[in-house]
Amino acid sequence: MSVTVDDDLWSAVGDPTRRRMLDLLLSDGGGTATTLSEQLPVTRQAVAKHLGVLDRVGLVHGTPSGRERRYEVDEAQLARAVAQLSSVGATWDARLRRIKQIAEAIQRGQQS
Amino acid sequence: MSVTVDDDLWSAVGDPTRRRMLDLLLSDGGGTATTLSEQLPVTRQAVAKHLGVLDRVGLVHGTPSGRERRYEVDEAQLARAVAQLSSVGATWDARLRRIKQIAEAIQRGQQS
DNA sequence: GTCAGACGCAACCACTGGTTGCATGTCTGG
DNA sequence: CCAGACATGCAACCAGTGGTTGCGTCTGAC
Repeated sequence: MSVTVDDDLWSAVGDPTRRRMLDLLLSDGGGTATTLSEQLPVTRQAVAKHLGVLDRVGLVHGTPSGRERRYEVDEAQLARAVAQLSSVGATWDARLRRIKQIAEAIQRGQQS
Repeated sequence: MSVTVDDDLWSAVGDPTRRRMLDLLLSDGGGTATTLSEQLPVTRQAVAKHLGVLDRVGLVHGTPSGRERRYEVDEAQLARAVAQLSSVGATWDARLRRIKQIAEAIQRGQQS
């Protein structure tokens, strides 16, 4: 019952900058390294690296178009990541509830 | 509507090893750096470092007891982290749904 | 008192997010 | 057609961090 997640996906979406990039790509309907870097506090090269890892795990897909390279979010893959995210949350939530119940049971046992 | 999360908390719970540690601490009802390292593929020192960061963000609390230092999970703080986790998931989930609706609207508009 | 167990500290290594600098490739206006 | 502007890609470099080993110290038990 361990919390096993696709660590590549998790770490990809675990970086704050990459989360903001996904956010921007979603609200703008795609973009390039340059357009993204203009809306972020990091350089174009940093953004390009992030786009590389996001592309490798399949969260975005980049297609060359003339002198620029346009990236768009792969919604299906992002949905998978979000699902895993909430599954981790659910697992811990359940365990927390279980622990709480055990704790209460022990208290009841002690005071009897 | 940006996805702002307590980055310290997020990054604390974002590390796979730390997630497994929290998991072990919960199921065992606490433990020391040594007992945890016996159940993990890393050294005691690595575990100690992780316990340090988890302690700093308040997810665990360590109390010296004789020659050992016992750590326990702060359930309230973990609950907060879990809540943030699922809030991020919910945010993206909502945005994905919105995007999907917009896409469908565009398709309907195009074919009319 | 001694010895084993648990800890903390420091040095070191590998990886990664970030930067700067530079070279390459593609439009576009004259 | 050519020059300049714009976007990219590549390489070197820096800082932070997860991980290791090694060592010193403190506590408990025989």
